[in-house]
Amino acid sequence: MGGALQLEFFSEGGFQRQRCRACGSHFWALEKQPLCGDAPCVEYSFLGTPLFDQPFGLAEMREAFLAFFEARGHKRVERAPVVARWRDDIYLTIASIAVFQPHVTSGLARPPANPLTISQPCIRLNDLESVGRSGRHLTTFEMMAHHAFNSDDDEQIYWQDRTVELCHELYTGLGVPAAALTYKENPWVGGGNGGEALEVLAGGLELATLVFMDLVDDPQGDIELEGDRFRRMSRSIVDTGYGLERMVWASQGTGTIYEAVFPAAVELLTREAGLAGKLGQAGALIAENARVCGLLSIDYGADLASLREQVLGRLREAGHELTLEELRSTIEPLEKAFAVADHSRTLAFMFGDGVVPSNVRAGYLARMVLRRTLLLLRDLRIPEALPQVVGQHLEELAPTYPELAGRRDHILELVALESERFDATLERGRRTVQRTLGAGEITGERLVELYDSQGLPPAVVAEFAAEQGATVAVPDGFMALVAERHAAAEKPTAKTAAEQVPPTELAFYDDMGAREFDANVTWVDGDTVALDRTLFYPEGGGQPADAGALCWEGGEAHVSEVRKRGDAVLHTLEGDVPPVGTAVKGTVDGTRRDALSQHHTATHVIGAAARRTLGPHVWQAGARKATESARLDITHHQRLERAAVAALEREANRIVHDNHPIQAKFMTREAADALHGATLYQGGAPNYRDVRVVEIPGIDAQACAGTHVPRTGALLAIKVLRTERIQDGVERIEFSAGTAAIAAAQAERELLEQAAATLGVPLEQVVDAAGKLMDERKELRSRVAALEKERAEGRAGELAAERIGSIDLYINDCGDAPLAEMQELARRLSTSGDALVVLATRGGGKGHVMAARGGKVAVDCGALAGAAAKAAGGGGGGAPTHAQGAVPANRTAEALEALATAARKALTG
RNA sequence: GGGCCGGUAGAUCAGCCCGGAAGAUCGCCGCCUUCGCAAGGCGGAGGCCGCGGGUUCAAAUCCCGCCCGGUCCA
Repeated sequence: MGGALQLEFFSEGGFQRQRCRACGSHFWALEKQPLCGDAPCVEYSFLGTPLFDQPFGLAEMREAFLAFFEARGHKRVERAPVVARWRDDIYLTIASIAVFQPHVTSGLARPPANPLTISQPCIRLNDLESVGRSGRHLTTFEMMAHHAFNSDDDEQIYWQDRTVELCHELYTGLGVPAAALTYKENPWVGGGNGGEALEVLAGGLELATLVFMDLVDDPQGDIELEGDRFRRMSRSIVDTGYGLERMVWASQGTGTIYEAVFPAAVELLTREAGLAGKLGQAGALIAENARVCGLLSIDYGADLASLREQVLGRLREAGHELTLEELRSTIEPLEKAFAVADHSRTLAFMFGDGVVPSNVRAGYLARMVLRRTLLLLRDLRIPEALPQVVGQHLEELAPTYPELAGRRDHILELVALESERFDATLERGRRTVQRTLGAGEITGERLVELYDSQGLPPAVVAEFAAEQGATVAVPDGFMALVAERHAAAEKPTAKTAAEQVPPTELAFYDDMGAREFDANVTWVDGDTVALDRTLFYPEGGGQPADAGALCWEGGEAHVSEVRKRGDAVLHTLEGDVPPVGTAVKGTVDGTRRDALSQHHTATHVIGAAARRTLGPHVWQAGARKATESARLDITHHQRLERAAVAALEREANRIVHDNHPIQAKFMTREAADALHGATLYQGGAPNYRDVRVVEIPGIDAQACAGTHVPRTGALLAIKVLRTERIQDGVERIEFSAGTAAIAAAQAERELLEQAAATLGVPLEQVVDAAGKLMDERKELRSRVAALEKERAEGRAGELAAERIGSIDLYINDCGDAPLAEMQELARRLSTSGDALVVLATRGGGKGHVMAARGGKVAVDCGALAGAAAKAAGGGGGGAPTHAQGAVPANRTAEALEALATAARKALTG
């Protein structure tokens, strides 16, 4: 970073710019001091001696913050969900500014208010390993913020001076001595943006970060920051982040953040796990551990042993005499309880905000957190405690976030369902481990495989192995071995530079009923033309393009493909191609368009019906429309049973029957958001200044670019064709609307009638008849088998053997007896140890030969049968004790003859 | 989205690598033993080997596609 951050606030307030002796960073403080005030240069001083003049709880602190900024001209803004559905680059909301990215920060949309203040629940899973151990890490935290969005050519709200002034006033107002605050210069880079930034430090803890985002990534830029080049934007954004939980912690000075932030959950867990006494006694250890962790930036997965040693050393200096084992046995259960307290709050937020557990995307993250939590609870020997802890969090969150408490049943249902699934996985794993041990030992490689393909962590495998009295060695760098299996090349995505084409007026939005229009050709390339205006809907939003015709003086063409490029619509033609400037008349294929519009509207109706019948956790996970049917993928945690489908179908058809109007209008993003909220963006957020909102009032509202029918009644009917589970937590619903729905119903009727006709029964009896048929088939099969056995038995009794030496040679042509019968015969005759049997039959249009022998006969039947079959124009082979071959039917006798001859020869020779 | 594992009797699984006559254990039914039960002994029923193609004289087994379940990674 170039020069110092020069602020009037600092110079006039008596702050001095200083350089930290330990880390070399520049910082501002009222008093001369050698160190910057950040870890690891200084260590926590607030444990036991709080920074603020009174202890705060979460709700109080949040309210104090928001009220402070409200009183200073900021508008309080509602939080966004913890799942960042409006972003395609992240799954979870990781910062307050993420709520306004990319549309507000890029300037495409205006912020809901300016300046604004918010307390945004955020989830970060990158430091999962540290949670519970470091004393300060959380997976869910609230980032409180005041944001101001300045624009060179628009509004100037406030910038650096006012930001720092507000921050300083906030903290000193809360009782932090002004001299205890330091502001450390630490330029910030991330997500394609950057800017100067200040870390706000007190007591060794980073309480807030003030980012002045006014730079954007540009390889040609004139500003260098952290090794990358940037240029100044026309917008400058005040992006602040105040850690609510950290402030609460600092105000209480407890040994860890967990005890300050969710004391009830910690209390519940330590009590249930029988650790309550331990927490009391271990206070000094816990605080010391947190202090050391504050100084260290370590990988809690890999460097745990060295961390423990350091804590032990510090404790001994402080006069605590204890062994490493004593430290571990005291501290580890508490760390696990803290982690559970944290993770269960994350689950409450995720499930409450509509995440459905899955093997993909955000759903996978939820499942991963839940499974870690269950494993921790197993270690604490309270495996059933999760619903209770989650319930406890929901109760505490209820006053601030009633929407979470309102979904309590749904959240606890997901917790129960996922716990059951994990139990089943563990049970499967236990058996697999048993089996694997039965076959040998469990190698490192096998351990990786068990984790990768069955989800069994090494510690669990070791536990199961111990139950069997076996030990398992977990190889070093286990996760690295897993990662190795997944190492694969990334597919590069090629971007082609778009050619400039004059924009096209999208006339289909003005009148969705219109099918004919006049236009002028503005651009031609080969068989592709652009028009100044068009009624042809280009492919997009899961809706296929229109088809139709263009005609003009002296030519006509069929429009086979329509797509959008930039602001232009390109029509691909079959037939003549008009030159630029030609006045053309376009006709859209009305039947096709009607069917597509029907299916698009029906998709909205099905989605609304699904949310109504299944719950608000239902989100669109994908959609595709066609002329005969459409499909909608929704997030849902269970397979859709027939009853659920029937209810959904009924609800959808009720919406059709009620003949609601469908309104489509363009509005600004902020207006649309204010009116309809986050559910608007079922198909992901569009990157446009204005969004087109398609609304069925009282039923559904979505940002959607597609074509629709004017009223739901125009759908005639909606019929669900099938449902399919395309991923864990994602159900695909296929359905037809309009005449296609009627055709689909008729096609199903046709199938049923054909089945009835084939079975020779009336429709109502099809099920019974088919069941009876299967039963009968089963019975007949066993009767045939019994009969064949019986006949083989009879034949075996009749057959005379030819005695050669000590061996009985049986030769028999079984005529056209079935293969199974011949097999049975061979089996019977060869049970006596000294028999050799050669047989033939012509069952099923083919000749078969067979050779079998008892245990005392030294003849290779496989070779015998193979040679004989081959000699008669077929082939065959088998085991030394029994073998068979096939030959043309008319050469069966010949084959048997050859087989008999060979058998005699083998016995005498 | 990508990878890996699995689908065989009511349940749990073996057999698949290397093609050649579908198995074990538990459960179920009957009989023996017992005052009765448990246990034990003897016998029995129970299988579209996930589905569809292919290769082969022959496929649970090899190849391809699909369906279903599990799981890891992004």
